[in-house]
Amino acid sequence: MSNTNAVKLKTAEIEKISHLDYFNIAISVDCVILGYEDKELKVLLIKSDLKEFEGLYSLLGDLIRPNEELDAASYRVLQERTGLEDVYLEQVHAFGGIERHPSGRVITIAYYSLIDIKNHKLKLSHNELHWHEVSKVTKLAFDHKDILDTCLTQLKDKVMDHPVIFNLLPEKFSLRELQELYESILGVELDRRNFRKKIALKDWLEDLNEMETNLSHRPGKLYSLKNKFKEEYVGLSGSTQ
Amino acid sequence: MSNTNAVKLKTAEIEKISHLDYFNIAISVDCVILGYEDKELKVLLIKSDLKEFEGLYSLLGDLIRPNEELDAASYRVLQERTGLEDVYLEQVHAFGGIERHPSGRVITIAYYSLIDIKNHKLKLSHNELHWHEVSKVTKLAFDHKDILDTCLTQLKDKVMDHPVIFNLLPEKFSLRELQELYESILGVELDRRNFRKKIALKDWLEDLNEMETNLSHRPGKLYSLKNKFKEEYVGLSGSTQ
DNA sequence: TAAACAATGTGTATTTAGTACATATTCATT
DNA sequence: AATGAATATGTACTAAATACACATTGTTTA
Repeated sequence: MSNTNAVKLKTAEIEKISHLDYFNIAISVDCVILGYEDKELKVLLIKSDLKEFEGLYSLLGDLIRPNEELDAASYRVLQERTGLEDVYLEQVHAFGGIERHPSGRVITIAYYSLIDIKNHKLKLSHNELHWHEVSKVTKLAFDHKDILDTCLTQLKDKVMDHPVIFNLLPEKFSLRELQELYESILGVELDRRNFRKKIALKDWLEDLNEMETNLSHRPGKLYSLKNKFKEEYVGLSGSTQ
Repeated sequence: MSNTNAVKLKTAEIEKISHLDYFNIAISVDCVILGYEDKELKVLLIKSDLKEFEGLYSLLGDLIRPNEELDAASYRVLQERTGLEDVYLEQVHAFGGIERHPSGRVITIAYYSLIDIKNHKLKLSHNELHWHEVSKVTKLAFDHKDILDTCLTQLKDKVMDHPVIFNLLPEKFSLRELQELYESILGVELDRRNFRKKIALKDWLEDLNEMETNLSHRPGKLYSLKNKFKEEYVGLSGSTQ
C-alpha cells in the first residue's frame, strides 16, 4: 500500500468493502526446512492437525505477530518447533491463493532454511515432526507442495553461484560429500574430476590438512568453507533483507 | 500458516494476543513499473499523498482485496492507475518492516512490471503520475527505494538468461536498441560484436528482413522476439505462480 | 554529385571455462 | 602380502567469453 491509506479508503468501489473485510486476511510464514542425511535431501514436515487435511503432512508455519518482522517470524517458527538457532533462512515467495487455507484467507510468505541434521540434533520429541526424503514427497496439505517445489527450484538456481549449501554439511567435509550433496540437489550425476575443477575455481574452500576417519576405505581430505563466506552465507545473516 | 488455525490459536503465548490484533495487519501490493525511453530506464512514480512523505514520490500500490489473488491485485493496480493491459508482471519479494507504513502495520508484496512506454501510451492525466529516470531516483516514500533496488537487482540477475526485457521494447527493434537497453539495465558498456554474438547464440530473435526508417544515418535491420518466447515471457502470463 | 559523416555489419585470434575420459595411489581389510 | 574400494589427479577437446579493426551503407551537406 503506497498512496492509499488503510484508514481512508477512497474510491467508490473500495468504499463498499468494510474496514473489517480488509483486515480479515491473516498473514503467515511457512518454512521449508531442508536437511541432508544419508545422501538424501530431506524436509522437515509435521502431521497436519486440520481435519480437511487428515493424514497429510505440512510445512512448519505460523501466523505473523502484530509487531514481528517477516524474517523474525520465520526464525521464530524454526526455533519454537525445532530448537535450532543460527540457521540460514531465505525468503522465497508469497503465496496468496484465495482458497489455499480452508479456515479463511491466509496469505503466506515462504522461506527455506538449510540445516545440518547431524550437527543440530533437534527435539523432535513433542509432536509428529519428522524428516522426509524430498524426492518421496508427493502430496502435502494446503499448497505446501507448490511451496516446496518453488523453494527447491530457487535453491537449484542458486547453488552453483553462491556458497549456500554448506549449511547442509558439517563444518568439515570431504569433496565426495560435497559432490553427493550437489548431485542430490541438482538431481544429476557429476563427473568427479570436473566437479573438483569447478569447485577449485570458485575458491570457496579451505584445505584443512585433515583426513576423514572411521571409514572402511581410503579417507579423503577434509575441507571447510572459507571464513569470508561464512559471514554472508551461513546462519542468520542470510535472511536479512 | 500451516498447522495453526486462525480461529483456534493454541499456545499460551499466542492466546494473549487477540484475534483482532492478528487481523490488524493489512496487505498490499506495490508495483515497480519500469519503462524504457530515450535510452533511459524509467520507473513510474506518483506523488505521495501522505503528509509524512510530503514532496516524496512513491510506487503505485494498493491494499489487496478480500477475494483477490496476489497477482490479480498487482495487475489491477497497474490497470487502474495506468490503463495498461497485457503487461509482464513478476513477484519479487515481500516487505514487512514494522515501521514501514506510518498509518499502521502493512505488509507489502512487491512486483515489477515491464512495459513499452512508446507503445502503451498511458493516461497520465488524472494525477501526478510520471516517469522518472531510475538512475536519478534517490529517495522515495515508505521503503520504496529498497523495493525498487531489490527489483532492479533481480531484473539484472534475470536479464541475460531469460528473454524478459523485450517487454520494454517495441515489437520491432534493432540490435543497437537492444544493446542500449541491456547497457542501461546492467549499467555497463558492451562490445557490439560480442554482444551480437551472444544474442545470436541464444536464438531468441527473428530477423524480420525489414530496416529501420526515419534515421539520419544508416538504418539497421529490425528484429522481433520469436513467438515461442512471447507466450512465456510477454504479457500477463509472466506472473502466473 | 561527390565528399564527409555516422552508424551498421562482420571476423579472427586469444583466453577461459566446460566436458569427456583413464591411471596411479592410499588406506583398510582379508 | 594380496585384494578391494575409494581417493587423487591430468590431458585432449569443445564451447563460450573477450579483445580488437575495417569495410559498408545510407544520409547529409558542401
